[in-house]
Amino acid sequence: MSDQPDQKNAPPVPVPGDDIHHLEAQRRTNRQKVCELGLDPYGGRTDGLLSLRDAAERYDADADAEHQSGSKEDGYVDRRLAVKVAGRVVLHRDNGKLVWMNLRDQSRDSLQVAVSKRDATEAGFGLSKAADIGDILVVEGPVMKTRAGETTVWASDVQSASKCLVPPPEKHSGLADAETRARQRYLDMWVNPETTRVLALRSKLISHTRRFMEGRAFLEVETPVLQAQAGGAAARPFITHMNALDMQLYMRIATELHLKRLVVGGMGRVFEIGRIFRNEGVDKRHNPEFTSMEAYQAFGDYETMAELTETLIRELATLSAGFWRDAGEDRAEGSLTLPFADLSIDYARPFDRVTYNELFERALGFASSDTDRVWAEAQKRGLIGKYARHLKDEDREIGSAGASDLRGKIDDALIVNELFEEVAEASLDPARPTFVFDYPSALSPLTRPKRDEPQIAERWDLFIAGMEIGPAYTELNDPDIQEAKFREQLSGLDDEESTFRNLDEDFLRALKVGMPPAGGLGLGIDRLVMLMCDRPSIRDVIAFPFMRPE
RNA sequence: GGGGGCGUAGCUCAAUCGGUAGAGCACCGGCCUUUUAAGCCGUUGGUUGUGGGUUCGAGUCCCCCCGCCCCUACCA
Repeated sequence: MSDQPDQKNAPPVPVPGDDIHHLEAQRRTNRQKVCELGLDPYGGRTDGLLSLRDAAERYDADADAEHQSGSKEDGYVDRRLAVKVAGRVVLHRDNGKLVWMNLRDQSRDSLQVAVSKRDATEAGFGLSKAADIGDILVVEGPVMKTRAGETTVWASDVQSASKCLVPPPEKHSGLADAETRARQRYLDMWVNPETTRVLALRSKLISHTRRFMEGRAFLEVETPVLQAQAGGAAARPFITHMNALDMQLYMRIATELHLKRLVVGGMGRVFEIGRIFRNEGVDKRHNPEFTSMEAYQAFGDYETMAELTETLIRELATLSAGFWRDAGEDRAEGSLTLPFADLSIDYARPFDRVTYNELFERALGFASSDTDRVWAEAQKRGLIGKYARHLKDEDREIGSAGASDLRGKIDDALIVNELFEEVAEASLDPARPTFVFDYPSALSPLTRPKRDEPQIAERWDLFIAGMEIGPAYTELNDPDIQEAKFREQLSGLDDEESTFRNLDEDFLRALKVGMPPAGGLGLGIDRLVMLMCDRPSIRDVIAFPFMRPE
């Protein structure tokens, strides 16, 4: 819809119609006033702009003092530095022949500008009188300080760069409604500068991660999002359709199997930062599409990936502490302790390390190998029945029987893991980043077992603030073992799962070509950003999180 | 999937036992050349998320639906 007549220089006219809110109609009238001043409300290319932050730093106290001393004789030259800035109007105070405004841009929440009838152009002054909160203005003039000591651009000219037709949120309490903030992120960003900062830091964290990986000789690659079968993780995929071939396709649920193919092909170190899609529940820690980094390093193992991960996260924490300090919020307490919710998380100290079985025994008071006590404890906590709900249909009847009947039907390791997730994970200190090493092989069928302890898989999970940040593995590279474990896993699927989970024959063919031993890593980037920004909801660190249609 | 809460002016929020829908900010008009959420004076602004029901009377009580939040479950 355009309300702009074809004739050049013709001012835009208010769109007629009764459905326009009176506040918007008023702003359309104010836009008309801008046109009548001979100005284009929507501006154009503007060279020589300084950020508000840079402009404020151009303040010259001596020149300002000289100017304000009043002794302006014939040869007086204003030595104050003139700047040109642009920003969105966040406050507007009309004092009659002097208009005060505060502008906001990405570099600075607010910089004051003053437009006086005496010193500004006639059009610029008129524009300032007609300006609405939310308009984007270009202001040119010297940097000075007011009597109250506030750095101010004293305008010689003002231009309009864009007109805001939408009534703004309340200027003090702002925009609080979480739904509106997520749906109209552009509005949230204007009103709540913190939102823009979070998205800016997210960008810097991803960029730094990329440089970090490249510094370690990893190549960034891109693998398919649209796949005939979605493999590499146990998650429900989104289904889509390809018209040209009239076939069903899936959105990827992991990048793993393709990255490993590249390792087979000879790329020894690869990583991909990209979007993963999982057709599962949505809550404050899960968005249907999220960003992961997966990395594979030939001739490494899970220890290699632990060192890499810990170093990377420490660097990201350093970057974040510096970012918040620059933004005027010195969040880091001590050397590298960042807040998250009510926690203080110390990234400077070496991360804690504990093995799965150690943590189990510490939290439960008995060894995971003590199957009698494992079953008794699980039954006491009601975890058997909970587990039985996952059973295949033919086993479900057994599930309604007592726990004693189930023993022997369910792998002990699965019951151990129910206790582990319920009790042991919860016992971790959320303020201490912790690697949990050495999961039972029965839980990680696609991971390489320890040479001397085949019941233990070379896998760790990193937990910070109670969140799983990512797993890493020593990858299985024996194609026959891999195939056997794939088949074993597939045989345990229920009807629904088996509709979208198939044996990836091509991946097995790739392994037969020969993959070097390798360490593999998966990191949840969104959750890392949550930690670095102290945002407890994943929706706050994704610019456009999933929302039901309005 | 289950339980709980919320939805009122552009925004932030009130509205007693079911009894005339209000305030602040924003907006509009007037005054004002060093203001700081500027100030002073005067206005304007509502399909109380949608649809139905009970009642003399519903923002308030009941039911359906929509959306959001929290807890829980599921899921890596």
